[in-house]
Amino acid sequence: MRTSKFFIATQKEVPAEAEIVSHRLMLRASLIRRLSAGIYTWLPLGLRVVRKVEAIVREEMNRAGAIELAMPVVQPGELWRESGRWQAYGPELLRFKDRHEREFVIQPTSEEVVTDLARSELKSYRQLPVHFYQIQSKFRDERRPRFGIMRGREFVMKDGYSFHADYRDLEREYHNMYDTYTRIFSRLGLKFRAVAADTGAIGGTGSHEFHVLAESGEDAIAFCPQSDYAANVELAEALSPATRPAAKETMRKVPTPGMTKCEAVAELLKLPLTRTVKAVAVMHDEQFILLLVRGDHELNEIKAQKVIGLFRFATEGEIQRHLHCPAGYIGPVGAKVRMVADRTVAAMADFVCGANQEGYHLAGVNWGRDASEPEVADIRNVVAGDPSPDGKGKLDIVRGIEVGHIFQLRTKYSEAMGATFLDEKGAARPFEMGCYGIGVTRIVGAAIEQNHDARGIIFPAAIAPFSACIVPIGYHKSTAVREAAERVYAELGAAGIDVLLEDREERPGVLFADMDLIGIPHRIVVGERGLAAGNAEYKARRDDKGSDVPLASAAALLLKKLA
RNA sequence: CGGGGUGUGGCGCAGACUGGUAGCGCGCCUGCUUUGGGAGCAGGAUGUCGGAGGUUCAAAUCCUCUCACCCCGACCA
Repeated sequence: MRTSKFFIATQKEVPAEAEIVSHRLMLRASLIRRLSAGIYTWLPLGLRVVRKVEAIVREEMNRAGAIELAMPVVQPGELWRESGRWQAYGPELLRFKDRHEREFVIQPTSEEVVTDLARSELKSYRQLPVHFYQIQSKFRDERRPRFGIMRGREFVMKDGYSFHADYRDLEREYHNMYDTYTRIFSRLGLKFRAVAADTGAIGGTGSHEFHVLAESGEDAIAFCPQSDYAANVELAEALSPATRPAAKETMRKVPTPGMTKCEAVAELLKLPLTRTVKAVAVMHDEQFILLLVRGDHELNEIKAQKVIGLFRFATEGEIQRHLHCPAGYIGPVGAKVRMVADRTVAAMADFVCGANQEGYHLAGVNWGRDASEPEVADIRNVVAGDPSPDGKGKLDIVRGIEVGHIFQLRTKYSEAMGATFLDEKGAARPFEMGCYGIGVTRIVGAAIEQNHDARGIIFPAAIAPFSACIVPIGYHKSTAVREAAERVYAELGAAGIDVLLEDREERPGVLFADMDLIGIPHRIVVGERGLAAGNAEYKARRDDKGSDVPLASAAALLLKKLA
């Protein structure tokens, strides 16, 4: 491809809307343009990257035995009512009516349609297992789209659905997909981590997320450097600490006017935050419950929900009614309500907590003696330094961008929608199902988030819009330069390399800056200076300096680099 | 959905408080010079100031309504 015949619309200045690096660079490098909130046009350069990601995903899915199909973007609301998700999904599901007033949705995912397909096409265990997948546009009406393509409303996803006669076979395919995803993200050239995940609202049992590691990631991942343990922080278990030390202090009341935060109280008493306990008041049905976590810890709502059931935070009025003081001063001492303490809290002695009296806290508090022994459970988020749940070291926490997710759906949809097959004995049984997603367009953003420098994007070779570029200095002035550049260009083209020839009539600085910004991994510069000695210059995008290579072997060198 | 903010040429912004009919940088066009890291000079084009209504002799500027977008939070996977 010649740049003069392609569409490159790079910008020096950054549109004000862009918050994170990848978004800024994608706009500046002319990969995307925003059309509406969370909705983007993929410009030719960006689309090439998307296509390369798709190609790798497709190749590996096919290799793993999955079969590609394409399901409609517009789907009848009826099917969604059948699965129960018409109600369950909420406003993220974009719904509309056609001219006959029939309800439709724009698919955020395709469990309903694929299950409908299975129940009409797959009749016998002899046809199983089957794994269908598609790569196409999805729409989720996010309340707040952000970070450009990373959390857009319209996006491209690879979604696959597998059907099995029994759970064993689903597990087999689940592991097959785990391996396939690992291979896909490795081939994409990304630093990533597979983590155990919560199954969330979609239901089912086993689930893993694949995260591209990046500072700007929206998710926190707990992992153990000493082992292969990794889990979403929402899921990682916080183990019980050693046994509770003996009480040394007597309980005393301290005035803490205006201090409603543990931080303030700890500072006043010159105690570390780890000696304080904070209480969170919640309501489960009409029951008032105190959840207790250490001052420096964070309540994990998902874990707490598993212990006490669905809950909401108590209102100021409810707290007054049950504990007769404002929220900033509540604590376990003398509270005649249900209390659930985090494991860490249960193992504390001589701690500080609210006195259930406005303007006062209690210090030197001990379980059993000053407050009744609480119910104990794991209800907090793990923090860096916590022991790894597998017992093999300490946890570390990194941030990640979720780019893949695999689920064991089991029979949630097949049962809801009556999708059954006949087994060996002629009995009708619901399909065991698995579901596997990869955020194709999000990968583009994640890759840039992980690979860039001050000059722009540094694309991993596997997904660069072009593998290499030739930048002639004086293409329009020097016949020798033009001929040399054209020769290398032809050689690489003949070898099937995606090569870009910079033949725009611009100053060299502009050409260099654009190729760097766009992130082409390899560059050959042909100029009269080097040509005099029969040389061209090779430079990798990541390198600071280039090196001379004989013009005659420039193409061969690139072929070797790209092999 | 709650809170905050912004809409001015293709992009980034100033002008608004104190009303007087719009300006800067980048980009774009023409010419000359320049040509190994986003050139210089000269000339030029481009604005229903998001939209509607109102106040006023006069509105980008003040008022009302409305639309779009951005940020924080909540929500969602």
